[in-house]
Amino acid sequence: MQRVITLLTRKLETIGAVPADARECIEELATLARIKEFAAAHDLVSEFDRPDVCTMVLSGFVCRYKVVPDGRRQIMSFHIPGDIPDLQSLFLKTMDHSVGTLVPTQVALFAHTDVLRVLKRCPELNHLCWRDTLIDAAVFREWMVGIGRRKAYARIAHLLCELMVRMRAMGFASGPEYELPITQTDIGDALGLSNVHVSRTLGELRRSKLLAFRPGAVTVLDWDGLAQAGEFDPTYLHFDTDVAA
Amino acid sequence: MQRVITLLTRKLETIGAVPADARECIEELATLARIKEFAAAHDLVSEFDRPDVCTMVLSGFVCRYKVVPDGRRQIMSFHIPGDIPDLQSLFLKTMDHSVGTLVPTQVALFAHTDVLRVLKRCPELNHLCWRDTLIDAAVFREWMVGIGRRKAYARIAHLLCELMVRMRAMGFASGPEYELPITQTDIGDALGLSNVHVSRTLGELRRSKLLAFRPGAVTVLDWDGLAQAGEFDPTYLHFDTDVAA
DNA sequence: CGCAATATTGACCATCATCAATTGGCGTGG
DNA sequence: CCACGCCAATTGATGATGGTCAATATTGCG
Repeated sequence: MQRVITLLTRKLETIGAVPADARECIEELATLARIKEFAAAHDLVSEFDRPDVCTMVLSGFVCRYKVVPDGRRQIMSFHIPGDIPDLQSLFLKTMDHSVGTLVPTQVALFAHTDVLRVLKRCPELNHLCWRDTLIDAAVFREWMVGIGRRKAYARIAHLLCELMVRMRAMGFASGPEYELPITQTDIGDALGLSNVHVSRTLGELRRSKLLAFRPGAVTVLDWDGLAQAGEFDPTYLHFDTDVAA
Repeated sequence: MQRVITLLTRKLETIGAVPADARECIEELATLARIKEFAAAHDLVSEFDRPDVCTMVLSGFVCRYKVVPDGRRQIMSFHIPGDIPDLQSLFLKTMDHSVGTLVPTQVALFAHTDVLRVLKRCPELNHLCWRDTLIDAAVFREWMVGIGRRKAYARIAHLLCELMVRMRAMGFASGPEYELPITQTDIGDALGLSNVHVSRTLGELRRSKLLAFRPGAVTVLDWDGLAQAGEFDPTYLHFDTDVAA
């Protein structure tokens, strides 16, 4: 319960200023939340579902994905604790993709009815949540650029930069290392690459002394070099908190 | 003026039910709109700008795009009359991409202050606009799947299906033909392909008797075949108008 | 009529996928 | 405590998809 409040508050603070009355609303929502556990490689929500709850990650690691007819998977985003990957289900009733765990994961569930009621009462919270979905969209766009126009080396560097920044923003990393409990196949599925090519390219990044990669965690050895290799500019994450007037 | 009201209303109707009091708000906004003309290949807004207006396309054809350091361009979405490609600038002050014309284009400009005031007064309109940005994001996700995991033939088929459905939803096409005033280079920039490969692949699609393509317009000769080739499932466009309770 | 932009076609090449075999890490159970 | 088995990672060999370069054809348009 306390963890739900803490995480939700911290997450919203990365999105914009959180006024006092919004904090009350957050506490109310947290009180009404239901906690649930999922094993690794299980769906929180599946394509074509019509959920009546929103899901916040409490611990673990989650992704949104789609599977194409030939069986290959495209991961469209990764989500760390504090994220609400299906916030959109508030207004898009039918899921157009799945949300699945990559490791054992604990989540908090908020009923749509509760969320809508609270958002109505608190316009600032409404705007923060809207802004959250807009930042999501900005990340999708940035990934499109990577998949469409950058080569494997830059794509991987970019992804590892993004995750570093997001982990830091939420306070999950302070030094040069952060936890990344996903496989190279997952990375490939996110970047439109094969697991084999991810392995080779990570090897290159290692040999370039930009990072150390081991299953479970990444250590950034040369941030500037990595950011340059990945053409990484964090503008699209909109941590500037420059909310409109 | 009347055209602004008509287009905006029609657009919102493709997103969800438009109640009577929302219609009044739409008229108010339309009254306050400023009309502006752009030549082909000009930016409506550029990356890093901090616009204070939202832009609705009135006529012409527009895209969102980013340019990577080596000069190549990734188009992230196409926009037809009625679309508001920078609606997000209401809450994300700094543009993380550019919006540019592909042909001579007329737009309507709505001041952020006007929009925010109206959205505050009319929660239904607020939700419709939020839903619009969520559908945008859904389209980004679908494009990511295409670029990451589908081959050129399917990617192009998919794009032409999507544009067909969107043109029809807005009433810009009834028969099997619709206007598409863009070059093959533009298509390539949208799908992560070279103009050369787009040319070849369009040739294949033509030889498969799925469509006729000429500069300026597309004729779909075999909808089912094209949709199958593109693995096209319109769920992600959320025309179902199944707004949450 | 002629220019400029776009589309087409051919030849060659790069990136990355696929297939396959091997290695390494780690938990489980004897 | 060690052997087994499973999953992920690595490495090598080969091939496909699509990129790049370049020349030619076509179209639109002043």
